[in-house]
Amino acid sequence: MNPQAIKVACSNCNLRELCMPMGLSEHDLNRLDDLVAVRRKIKRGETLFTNGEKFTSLYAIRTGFFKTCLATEDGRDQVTGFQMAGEIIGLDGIVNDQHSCDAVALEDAEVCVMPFDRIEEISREVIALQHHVHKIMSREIVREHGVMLLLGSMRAEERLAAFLLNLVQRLNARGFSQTELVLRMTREEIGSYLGLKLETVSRTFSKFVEDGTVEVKQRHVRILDTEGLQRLVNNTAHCH
Amino acid sequence: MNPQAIKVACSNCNLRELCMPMGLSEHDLNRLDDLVAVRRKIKRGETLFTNGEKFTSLYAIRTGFFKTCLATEDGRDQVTGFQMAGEIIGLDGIVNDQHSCDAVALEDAEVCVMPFDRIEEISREVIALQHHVHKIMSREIVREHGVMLLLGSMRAEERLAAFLLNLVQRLNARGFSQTELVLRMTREEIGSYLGLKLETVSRTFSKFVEDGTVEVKQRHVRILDTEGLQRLVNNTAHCH
DNA sequence: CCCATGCATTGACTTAGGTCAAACCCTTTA
DNA sequence: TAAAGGGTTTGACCTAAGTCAATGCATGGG
Repeated sequence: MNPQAIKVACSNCNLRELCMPMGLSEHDLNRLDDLVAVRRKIKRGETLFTNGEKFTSLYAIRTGFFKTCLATEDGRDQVTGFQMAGEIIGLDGIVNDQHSCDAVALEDAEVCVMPFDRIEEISREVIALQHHVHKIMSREIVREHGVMLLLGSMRAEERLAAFLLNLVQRLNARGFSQTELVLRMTREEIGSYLGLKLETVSRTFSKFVEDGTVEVKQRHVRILDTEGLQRLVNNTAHCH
Repeated sequence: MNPQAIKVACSNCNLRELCMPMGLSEHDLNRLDDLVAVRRKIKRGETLFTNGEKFTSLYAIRTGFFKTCLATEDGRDQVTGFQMAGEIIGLDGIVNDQHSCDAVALEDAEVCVMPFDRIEEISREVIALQHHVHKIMSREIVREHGVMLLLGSMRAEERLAAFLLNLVQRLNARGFSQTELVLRMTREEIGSYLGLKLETVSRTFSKFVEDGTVEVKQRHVRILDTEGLQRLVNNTAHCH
């Protein structure tokens, strides 16, 4: 609840190629600079939005790391995703004009606030933006299909392997190492995302360490055998 | 691969309130009639589109019942959803200009083919359509969140209860009974969707019958205790 | 009409992952 | 520096769901 009144521009943002459409004319680029109303800082542990809150904007993550999660009255709690710089959150809010999950910062973060009515307005004029919005939403749908596959048909090791590979792949696209990463979330949060208990996540990490597939020191993970993880996911030797 | 060259109009379609935006002016309604290029019939067991196929259109289901599923090389197969009249399929194809799952008709079906470039074109002019497309995509994202919750944190009985309640609720919105339904899919397909084996689905149905919660005769299901199913899902007495 | 075929049910047994509990480790605060 | 408090690991045990196999039940083609 603490928007900073810093006027900002996408046109010279170093994350542009991650969250904005590519190959725009000068004129269209200038139009896009009206997309972001303000930036907003969120401290670790605080929420960007919560279930039931009125939907007004989508958010482009500039820095930091979020989880989105669904909490039901009866105490179930499902992490539906982890989001990092350059990714867009808030899409869940469009359908009912209110958010249907919580977005929690797992480390201090900053987001660009993009009022959705402005997005709609500009995307009527800038076709590339219209395409882009559609693609972002479709991408999220396809991502969730993948999670359904994971939750519906993979075993614990396969799930964790897929999770790690997905994380490093996304980090790599942001210029980080292919093989080393620092987990921003707890074992319990990983477990919630993967449909496993935290003890199972921990044991599975230990198993990977025994197998020499990864090194784990608390939240620091180094992948020693990417191929091996990949084989696990692709499950060449499927125990059907 | 057999488009029928029947010119059709949304403006007088009896499913309009399910798949189209509401409260349009005469003029906008006429614009919408350009959305649907043709209709297409799909026989039971045939596919509307398949993984890898070029994406061109979204499809509004007029009659029939579909499943969408993800099949991987290594033989995993995950049903990602079941779709009925008035629902839109094909959203997965937008992001990469090709479909990333298969849509299979579970009974003879007919769909309205809506070329996506035309959808984008018209939604630049008709704001209500633009909203509507965004809401449909957001709704799909939220639905998938729900499936993630189900797959990630529910037990077999809870999953099947949630599944049945969701089906009757959607059928009810289409004028069918609140309590009686005919399943269009096999136990195996239900299991795939719910992350369970077909035997578990069968056993869970049997358990519901024993408890007097439902009557089951093959694919005919009558719900005797909606409240009871609801309690299962809401899990008031959670065995945490 | 009957047989083939695909789907569904049920039983007996196995197992992956959950549960509960203890111990450990790292960071923060007093 | 010590104590407290998250978060993590590990062990022992349990259970929900998976596996394998037999049987039953409808539907549709010859």
